[in-house]
Amino acid sequence: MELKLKLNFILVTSNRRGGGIMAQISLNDIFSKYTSKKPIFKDKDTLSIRFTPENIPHRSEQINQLAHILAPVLRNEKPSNVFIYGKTGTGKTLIAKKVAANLEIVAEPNNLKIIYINCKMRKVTDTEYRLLAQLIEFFGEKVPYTGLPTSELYNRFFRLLDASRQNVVLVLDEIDSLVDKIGSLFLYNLTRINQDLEKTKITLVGISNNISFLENLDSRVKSSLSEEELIFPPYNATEIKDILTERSRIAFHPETITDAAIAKCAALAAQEHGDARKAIDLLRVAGETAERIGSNQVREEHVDIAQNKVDTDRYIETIHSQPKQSKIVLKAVLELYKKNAKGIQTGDVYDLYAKICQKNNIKSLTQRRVSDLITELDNFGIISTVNISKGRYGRTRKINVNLSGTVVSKIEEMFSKEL
DNA sequence: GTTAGTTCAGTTGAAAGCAATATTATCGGCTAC
DNA sequence: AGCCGATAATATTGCTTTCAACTGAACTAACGA
Repeated sequence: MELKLKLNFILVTSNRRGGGIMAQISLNDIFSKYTSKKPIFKDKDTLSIRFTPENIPHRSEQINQLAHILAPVLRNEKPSNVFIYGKTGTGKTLIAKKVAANLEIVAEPNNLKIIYINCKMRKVTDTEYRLLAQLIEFFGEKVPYTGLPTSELYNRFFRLLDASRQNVVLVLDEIDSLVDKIGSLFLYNLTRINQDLEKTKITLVGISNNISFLENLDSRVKSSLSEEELIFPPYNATEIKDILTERSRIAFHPETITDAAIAKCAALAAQEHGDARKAIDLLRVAGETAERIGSNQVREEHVDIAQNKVDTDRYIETIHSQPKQSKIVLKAVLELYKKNAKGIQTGDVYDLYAKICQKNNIKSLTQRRVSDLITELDNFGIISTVNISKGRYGRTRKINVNLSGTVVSKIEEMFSKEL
């Protein structure tokens, strides 16, 4: 990315007079640095989220359980529906996919159909209609993007299901967001399909990282969805270390990464509810950092830098994707924070916010809305708030900023460009 | 010193308004009989 | 007649505003010993 940007810059400047020679030098510089150094990464793709490793350490129990639960499809019987729960980065998706893939290999052809849908994908599963359209497409039939009543889609879907005479395993990843968007009625209908269909059986595998999701579900859906439950506990530091060691063997050239660096990644990720995905991410960024600095080995200090960068990037990204109004609110908060670090109150924030809006000719929101925006910022972890009552002097929220100095200045930089 | 009542400065929940999108229904034109 | 795309009509969404009830400790005033 950085390289690309720099290249663009060079191309532009070298079109101008005089810029040519300098550009040539720096270009050569970059390339020679790239080729003369021994590379650190052997296969960087293995550190991406999409990569499915052969070997998944510390999850054999879950794999076995899931395999046992789903195995009856091979004998043409209907397995129980499964509900898989576990925090992010505990391998739920990975294992569901893996087991499904193996199942498909073993099963007689045309006897089993596994459908994997990630419900978080916007535009794909926003509404009941789209989801059904997706499902129907999996059976190879096209439906118009619009124009048909939803009930018609149900009919078509049923017909296709019945006609296919297959065992269908439907994996719904991030199922909680599905229910958020289109309600649990859909799931209810799905679980009831089996009673109406003769030749086809459908099995649901729901994956969620939100445990309270099951609790506030319609009880009928709840009981049928969670005939079997699978819990993925978070990894501890040692387990993450194993995972990273295993992965680094295929991702890095030998000797280019120190044990200490791996241990550090593992420790940092373990602190945050044992998120293996984060650990792997950290490893990748640490590798990139080392590469960029020109080191031929990934060391602890690179992990530190990476951790910092990952954190910063995450904040910057969330803030960047916020709507304008929310950014202005944050700007107001930060300005007050610079003046006096403690005791920022909503009232002050709102006043300053209104002022900023006026200055930039932006329509300001009501206090009510701003209050909600502050709550949102709180939820993102960008700021933290405490409700306090100041007796005779009313009630407010005390706001604290959770960002480090570097992040704050980066944000300010961003704001100065945008606002 | 205690107790009961006020008050302030927002918080919070529900409902309604509004504009932007997405969906559905309708219509006129075109083609093939 | 039947199909198609365009367009009007309608519904849904996401974001806000409006309204109004609620909050909880500092402050006050009255109470009682």
